[in-house]
Amino acid sequence: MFGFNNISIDKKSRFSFPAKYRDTFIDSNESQIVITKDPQYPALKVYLGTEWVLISEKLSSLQGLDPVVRNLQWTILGNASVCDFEPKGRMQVLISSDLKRYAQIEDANRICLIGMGNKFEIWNQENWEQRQTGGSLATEILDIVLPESIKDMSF
Amino acid sequence: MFGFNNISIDKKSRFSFPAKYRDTFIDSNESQIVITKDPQYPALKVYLGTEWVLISEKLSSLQGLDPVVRNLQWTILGNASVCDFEPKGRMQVLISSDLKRYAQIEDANRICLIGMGNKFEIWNQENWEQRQTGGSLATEILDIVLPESIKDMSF
DNA sequence: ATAAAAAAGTGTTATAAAGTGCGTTAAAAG
DNA sequence: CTTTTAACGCACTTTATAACACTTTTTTAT
Repeated sequence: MFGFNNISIDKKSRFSFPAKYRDTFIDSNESQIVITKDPQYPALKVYLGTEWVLISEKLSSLQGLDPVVRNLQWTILGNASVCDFEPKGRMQVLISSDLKRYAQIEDANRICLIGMGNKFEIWNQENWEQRQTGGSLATEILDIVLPESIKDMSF
Repeated sequence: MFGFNNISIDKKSRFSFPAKYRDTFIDSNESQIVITKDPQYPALKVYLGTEWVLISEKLSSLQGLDPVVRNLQWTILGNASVCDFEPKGRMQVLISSDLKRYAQIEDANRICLIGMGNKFEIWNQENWEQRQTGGSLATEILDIVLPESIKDMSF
């Protein structure tokens, strides 16, 4: 679950995972994929079902009175879209129009799918290139002061 | 796993490791090779599977809300290409077109493979010569301020 | 409220491109 | 001279994607 992929997204807003990840998905018995918003960048996070259970349970159990935590809960939990998928099949996933708008891939017919180990990220091609070359993006939010409760979490 | 090698890269973007490394690979039971971007220079890092597990697990567990950490995660994890390979066979490895572009070896039919102990580096021939003679490269990035969490890591 | 139309979602197939495996030749090392 | 290694070429396999057909849901008009 590593690496860069420039893949197509069809007219009906579906993409399919590159075949090289199939064995990993089969081995960990995945039957769901969860897509949600990235809290800092105009990008999407893609979690495997098994990983999502861990993250969502941890995050939803945190004290929501802290505004930073509350914001993360809204962004990550409140925008999550759960998708059935079969690792043995075509591994296709639909992206909702909401999430497409957030990641600025509404009109794109190609997206960047970035494997980050335990999760993927989906980026608009231009945004990704700009980030890779050190540029910053208008919508990014970097100056978050983290409360103790989430300092040990990685999203 | 030391030393300089000038080797060929075929039309399908494959290179093979020089035979002198075979016994080392067999001894440590390698079955995978990981190639990714060098975070500072227009070059590629080549890790043995066993070494990659250590590095990637450490790096992906770090807090991604820190922008410097996130950038390193993107560069190293997000561009990693995992390759199955058999130390007893031809020891061939494919380089993706993205990584070739990054290392400026898109049109090259020879590359430099440098053994650095626990990893290799892949360089464009001209860039390597320029570095060896003390020259600097347009695309190199040297002024990274590291957060505490990664000061003890070596990539 | 019902029917028709449109849109959204799901699934299948065909084809070009990318990736893989292996035999042969050429070059280098012992 | 023999053996090993590196490089090249070819054939086969797998993968990605666009195009098409069908189903379900939503919207619109009567």
